[in-house]
Amino acid sequence: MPDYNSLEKIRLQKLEELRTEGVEAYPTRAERTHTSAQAIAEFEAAEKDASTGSAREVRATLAGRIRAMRSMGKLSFAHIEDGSGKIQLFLRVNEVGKERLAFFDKMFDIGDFIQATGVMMRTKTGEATLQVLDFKLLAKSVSPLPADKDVKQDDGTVIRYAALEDPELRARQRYADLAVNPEVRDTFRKRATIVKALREFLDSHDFLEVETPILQPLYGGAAARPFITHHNELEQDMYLRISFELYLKRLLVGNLERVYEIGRDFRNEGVSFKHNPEFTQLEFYWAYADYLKVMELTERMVAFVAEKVNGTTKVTYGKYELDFKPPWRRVEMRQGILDTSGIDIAEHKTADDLFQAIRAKHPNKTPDPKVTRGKMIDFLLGEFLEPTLIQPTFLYNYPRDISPLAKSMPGDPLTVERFEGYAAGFELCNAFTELNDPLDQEQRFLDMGRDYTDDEEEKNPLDEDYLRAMRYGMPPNGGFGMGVDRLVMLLTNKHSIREVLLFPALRKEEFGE
RNA sequence: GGGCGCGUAGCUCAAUGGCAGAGCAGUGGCCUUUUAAGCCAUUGGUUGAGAGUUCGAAUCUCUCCGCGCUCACCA
Repeated sequence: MPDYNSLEKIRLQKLEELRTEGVEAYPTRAERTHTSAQAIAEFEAAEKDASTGSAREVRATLAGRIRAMRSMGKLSFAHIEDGSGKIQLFLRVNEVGKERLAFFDKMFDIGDFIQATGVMMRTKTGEATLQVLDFKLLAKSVSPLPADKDVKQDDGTVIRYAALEDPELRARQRYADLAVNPEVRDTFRKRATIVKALREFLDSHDFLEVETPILQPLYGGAAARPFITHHNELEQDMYLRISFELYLKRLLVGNLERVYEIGRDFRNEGVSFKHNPEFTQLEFYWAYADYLKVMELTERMVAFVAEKVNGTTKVTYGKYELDFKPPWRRVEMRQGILDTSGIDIAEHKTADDLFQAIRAKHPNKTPDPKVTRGKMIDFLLGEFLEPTLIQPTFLYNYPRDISPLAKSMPGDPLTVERFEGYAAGFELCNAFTELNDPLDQEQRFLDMGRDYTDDEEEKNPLDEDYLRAMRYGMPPNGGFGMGVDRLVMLLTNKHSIREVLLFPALRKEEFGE
């Protein structure tokens, strides 16, 4: 039994009264004929016709949740909200009678779902309103929605309304957040539009959407700690995937030339404004393309999606005005790091060399001296270059030792053909000309294992089956991965990944007895 | 995991060692065009949980729980 608060107890009492009066509080069916938006549109069309002589009554049965009630003795106003928006209801004793009006005022609460049948009219203040002839309860709300208006007098002036704001409550009880904050519903509608637009774009470029295993016997394709689970019948541990990469590239071996997947990845890592343990990833692999072609496709794809969701490639993100219109700025990593940190990584070909250079130039900002050269470059990138990448930018040509699945630049064994897309200072996507040489790949896996022997958590298992697939022959190809949640953040001006996830990860809630 | 901060009524917030409060919501009443309705009256609290200090704790201390920001981690 939950502990009901005083407000809930009152509503439970109302439920009891309804039952004794024979009123069904949770009827099985509704008889809606119009959404609120349809009723208003039809009414406005009728008004236009009326001005040319032909008057016509707009009768509708609406259904929705009560969001506001104003009772004034012999008449009452209310606003209900449905999927299309809000609409005002107007009840008078003249139409519904004294008893029914009293019933409405007494038994109905904000949050209840109701149905109302009536005729559209315009009030004195000009609002299109349903004049109610009949109504019924569709679902009684026992718990008051956690929101209210807050009217504060500040030396005579009215300042503020408050909606549900507590970030914990909003995330934990997203249903309530959605119910009271229309702009939150809007964000998730936009998210759906974005995902649909990504599919539309890739489908129209002859990419085949596929689904690969989430439960995997080995994990790979990224450097992250996995979630481990266990299959009882097979008597073996399984991993939730940390990327789709190795499975999608197996499909290229199978002569599928263009494949993509949109789905969930799971990484057992820290949580931050841009990290959630499960997140939505888009990856595609494109035979006979290289990272330059992928770059072009990427900027076109993101611009397409931005147009679909916002009607423009421009977007406001916090204090920035971003424009995703192609072509995006391109910054070669060596040059970018040189420009922002004053260090030329090409002149320091070993980790030790590079460390000395960083320490000489920036004694207050030095990486861990034990890490690889690639990780030091990554450090320089994060420390100096990344914060400058505000407008959409492709940063390209990465150190080989942090890119075990990417192909080296011809003539430069330390660098691979890889790029990352940045906007607003954070990473949006990651792509490269994929390594398709099975012998090189095997060596890279072994190198990686050696580099990280003292860090077991980062040491990916060697995927023999992947190497076997590659030995059959994999066409040269370009691959791409993007955090869809981050794209949604950018296109909806949200500054935390939690705001674009319906149910972000939270610690388990303890319920009392 | 580290650092900083927060947790008071259904919601938004006051009260900083001395009677736990306000607005809105709720409840009762008045009100036939309101929309932040208005007017009168009124209910509502394990101050996140537990322990300690004190004559006295929402306030100070400790432990725990939850959340936020941040750092670390994160191809």
